[in-house]
Amino acid sequence: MEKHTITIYDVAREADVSMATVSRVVNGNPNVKPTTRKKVLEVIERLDYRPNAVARGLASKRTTTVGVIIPNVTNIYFSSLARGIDDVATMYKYNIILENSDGNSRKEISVLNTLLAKQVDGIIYMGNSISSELRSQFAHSKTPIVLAGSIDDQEEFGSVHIDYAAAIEEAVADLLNHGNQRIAFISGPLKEPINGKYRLAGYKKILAKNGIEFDPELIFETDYSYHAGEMLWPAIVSAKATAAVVGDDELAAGVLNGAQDAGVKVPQDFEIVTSNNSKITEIVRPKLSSITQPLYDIGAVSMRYLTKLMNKEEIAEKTVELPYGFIKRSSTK
Amino acid sequence: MEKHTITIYDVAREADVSMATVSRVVNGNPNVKPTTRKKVLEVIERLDYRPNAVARGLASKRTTTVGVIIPNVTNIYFSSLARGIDDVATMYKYNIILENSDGNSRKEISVLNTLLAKQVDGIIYMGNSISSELRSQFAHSKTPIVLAGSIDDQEEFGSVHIDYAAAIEEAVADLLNHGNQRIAFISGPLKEPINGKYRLAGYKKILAKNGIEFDPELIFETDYSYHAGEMLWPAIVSAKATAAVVGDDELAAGVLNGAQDAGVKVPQDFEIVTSNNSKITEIVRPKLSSITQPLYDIGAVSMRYLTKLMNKEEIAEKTVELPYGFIKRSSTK
DNA sequence: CTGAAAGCGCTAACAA
DNA sequence: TTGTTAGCGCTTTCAG
Repeated sequence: MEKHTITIYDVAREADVSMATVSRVVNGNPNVKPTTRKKVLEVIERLDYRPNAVARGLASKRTTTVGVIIPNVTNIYFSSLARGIDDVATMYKYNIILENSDGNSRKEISVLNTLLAKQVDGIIYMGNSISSELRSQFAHSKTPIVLAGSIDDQEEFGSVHIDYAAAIEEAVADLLNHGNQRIAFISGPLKEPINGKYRLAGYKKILAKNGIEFDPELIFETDYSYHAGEMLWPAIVSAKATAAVVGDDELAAGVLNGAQDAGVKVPQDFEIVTSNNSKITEIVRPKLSSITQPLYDIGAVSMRYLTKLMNKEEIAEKTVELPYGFIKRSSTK
Repeated sequence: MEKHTITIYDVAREADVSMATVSRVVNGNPNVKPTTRKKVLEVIERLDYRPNAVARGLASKRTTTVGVIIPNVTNIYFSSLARGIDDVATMYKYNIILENSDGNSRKEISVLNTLLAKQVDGIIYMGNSISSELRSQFAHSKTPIVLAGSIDDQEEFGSVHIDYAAAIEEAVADLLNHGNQRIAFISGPLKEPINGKYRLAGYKKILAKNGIEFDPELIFETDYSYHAGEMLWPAIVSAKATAAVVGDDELAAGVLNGAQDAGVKVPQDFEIVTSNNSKITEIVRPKLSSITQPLYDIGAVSMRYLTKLMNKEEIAEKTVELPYGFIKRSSTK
């Protein structure tokens, strides 16, 4: 005797009701007489019946799963967002399909297609630049999508993030107050709007406001790794910078250690402020002063936003901007 | 005119073949005449048809998705494993549903149930202790499961990890060689077999081998956070330890900084060796000497293992042990 | 409050 | 090599 999967049909038969009724109690539909409900529940318990989510998804056209496109789970900035996303997803009974893209637009597109094939109810995208092909694929699909901790310079999609330009302005202002005249701007690829457009704009603006001429020599474009930062020190020295704003914490840790390993005293001889206030800022010595962003909350709010989209609720603003802050630690005077 | 989702049926009609034939070409079944295949492919292209994975899953009883239970994506140890898992999953055309459990057994069970409801083809579990209820749920389900970077002292499930006991032995031996007589053993909860059983056994064994009496005062049981390590310093001092082996990198970074912030010189006055060789070991100063584990590979091999289980292939050994190593950096003499 | 019945979009025998 | 035909397990009108 082969033990087969027990289905809604088995429950219906045993409880002597129709499949429809079983479906109703499973879905918490109030239109069921309490006694009937009780009877059905008992049978469900006795048979250890578990609804098949796949069948449910096919019949209802809702899978209660959302796709998450992340550059790299291993990066603390993104994994912090992801945790916020997952927690509120769980809260709203959604599950997350996680896909690493390495920020590579070809992968992003392929990943998007498998997500769509799996009929996800919504998508959360993390990444720093949306290629035009990806943009058009997003636009074509009926699936709602929101950007988490990422920014779309064309403001085509819902998105939650902080005001990157203003945050950098504030950080640089602090450095300026300490008398620094040559402040390095160190970030990931400038072709990513978050760096090349918003952060850089903030940097230029505060410089201008203080009557300091912008010097392209002080702009350092690299990748997001610790190692890249570590290697950068000689170049920073040649540029005669006395301080730096850095767009990523791992990168900043690299710069910090590169400087210190070369014998310079931070913050006495060189000041550093970073952007994401992730754990790393407290693990290095001296601890890094940083712009603060509510990473977990950005993830959480993005997911909440997405649930509204999936429910076709009206959203007032396309972009939600969360507050940022600044925490002074020991890498600045 | 409402534009409806285009299905296999539409393709069949347009290409003037049966659904079965379309299904065959979509699935790469060789039993299709080349000309027919070409014709179908053209229609698929023209109609921009995309197979519905949910329907496919229901009909074939295979969802090509696997569930991943992870304590916390934000922890670099686990996210490194996760990255390995996801990469080989992608390679084998599987997708990953990620669920954070916080190592909490109630959450693990609830998460397992939703994974099973979603009909995942397999499960990868990360976590340091399998509660008996979870164990029985695993055992009851027909879904294959493998443990990644985690160990089951009852060896009931497939699992891939390193030899934790031997690795700790080697690390402690090094400390012993430097003349340390009182070496602290610092780890997460001892009720987790990885700590209380394997690592601790290695520690005791090498001590015994060197004729040093085991002193319970040198055992520090805490949680995995950086902060916990930082707070531990006073206690370590009272225990008169001159060195420590630590079971987690963040924890070790905490111990390191706690010591240094108290003015002690590492490694001159105190030596530290840690266990996971994650990025953090190179970010702190001095850099941490560490046991090395192929984290990414552990994840990758686990997933590969799972694919075999899902294909019902025979596996020679239930446990696959990957090689560990030891890298001397600057936190030891 | 409950049931009957028609699918959801696809796969998988089984025939032809 | 191709088509026919049952389902997969559930939701959802529509009646009653």
